[in-house]
Amino acid sequence: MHNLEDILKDASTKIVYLSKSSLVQRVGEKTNKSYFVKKGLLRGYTIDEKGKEHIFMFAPEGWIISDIESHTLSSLSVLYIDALEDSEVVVFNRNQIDTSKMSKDIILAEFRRLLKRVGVLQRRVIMQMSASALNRYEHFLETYPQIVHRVPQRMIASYLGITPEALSKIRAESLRKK
Amino acid sequence: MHNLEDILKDASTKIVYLSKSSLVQRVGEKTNKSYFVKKGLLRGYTIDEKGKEHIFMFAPEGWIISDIESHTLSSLSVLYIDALEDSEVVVFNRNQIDTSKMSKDIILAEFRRLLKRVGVLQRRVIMQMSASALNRYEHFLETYPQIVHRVPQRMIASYLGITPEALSKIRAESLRKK
DNA sequence: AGTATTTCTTAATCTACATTAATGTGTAGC
DNA sequence: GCTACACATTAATGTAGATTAAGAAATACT
Repeated sequence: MHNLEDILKDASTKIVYLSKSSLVQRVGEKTNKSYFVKKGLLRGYTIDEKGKEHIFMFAPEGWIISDIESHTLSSLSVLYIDALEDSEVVVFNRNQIDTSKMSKDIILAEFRRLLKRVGVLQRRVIMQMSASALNRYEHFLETYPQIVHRVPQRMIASYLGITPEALSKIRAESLRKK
Repeated sequence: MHNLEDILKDASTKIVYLSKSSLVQRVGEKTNKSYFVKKGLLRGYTIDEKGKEHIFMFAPEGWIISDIESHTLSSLSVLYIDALEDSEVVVFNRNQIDTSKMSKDIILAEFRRLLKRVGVLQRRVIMQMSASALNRYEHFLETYPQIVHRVPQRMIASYLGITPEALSKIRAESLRKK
C-alpha cells in the first residue's frame, strides 16, 4: 500500500454521492471525518458574527478536505463544508487511519501531504499581509486555473477576502490594460 | 523514544547558541534545516518588494521554526529567520529525520504537531479575513501572552498585518475604554 | 419559453487603515 | 552621564477596498 487511494479502499470508509449544494458538515458538530474528492468540487467556509461567509478552501478532484483543527483538539468543528457541484467523495475517519493499519511509508506520505498544506497556508497568510487584492487575484488565477470557471465570482471574492464588487472592479481594470 | 527532544538528541543535530539579532537563515538559501528553540525567542519573516518586513511567526521556548514550504518543494527558502533574544536552539535536518531512525509513534507525534500548526494557520487566515485589527490584536494577546512583553510593538504590528501607528491608536482606544 | 432568483457590474459615498511627518520616550553604546 | 538611535505616540491627509444602491446579465425553476 503506497498511496492514499489504496488506504481508502482498505480502511472502513464509504463512498458518498453528493448533489450540488448539499451540506456535509456544520459548525459545532463533533466530527473527525475527512473527505477525499474523487469527482466534483467541495468547499470549506466559516460564517462570522455578521453572517458573512469566508471561504477557506476549495477542494476539487484529488483533494482532501477536513476540519483539521477540530481533530487535533478533539473539539467542535469550525468549518462548514458543502458541495459546489454534484460530487463523489470518499468519507473516512482520521482516527482510524492514524492509529491502525498504516505502514510507516503511508504515514510519511500523509505527512508530506500535510507539509504541502502548511506551505499553501503559509503562502496565503503572507499574501494577505503584503499583497494587494489585484495581486492576490492574479496569484489565485495561476494557482487554481481549474477552479476559476467552475465557481461564481462572489466565492472567489470570498476566498480572496474582498467583496464581489471589489473583485468586479479589479477584473474590469485588469482587462482594460490588455 | 517517545518525544521530540529524545529524537533530537539521537539524530545528527547540534546545539547552537545565538546572540540577539543574529540571522539564522536568509531568503534564497537552499536549506532543509529546522530549529527547535530550547531557550530564547526566534522569529520568521519575509521582506516584500517594497522592503517591508512581514513577521510570519514567533517561536518561543518549545517551538519549532523552519521554512516548511521550501522543504516540500525542495526549492529555495522564502523566510528569513533570526533571534530576537539570546537563544539556545537545536538545529536539525528534516530529511534525515523523515527517512530514517524514527518509529511509527514518533512520526505520528510529529504528524500531530503539524496538524496543530495547520490549525493555527487556518485560524489566522480566517482572522485576517473576517476580523478587524482590534479583534486580531485582542486575539493575539490571548494566544501569546508570554510574547507580548518580550517583543517591540512594531513587530506585533507586523505580525498582525498593520502599521505600528495603527497599533498604537488601537491600544490607546482600548485603554480609554477601561 | 417565461418568470424568478441569483449573480455581475457600475457608480457614489464611506471608513479602516496607510502614509507622512513631527514630537516624545526609552535604551544601548561610548 | 551624555549622545544616538531605535521605538512609541499623536495628528493630518490619502487611499484601497467596504457599503449601499440600482440596473443588467446569467441561471434556475415551473
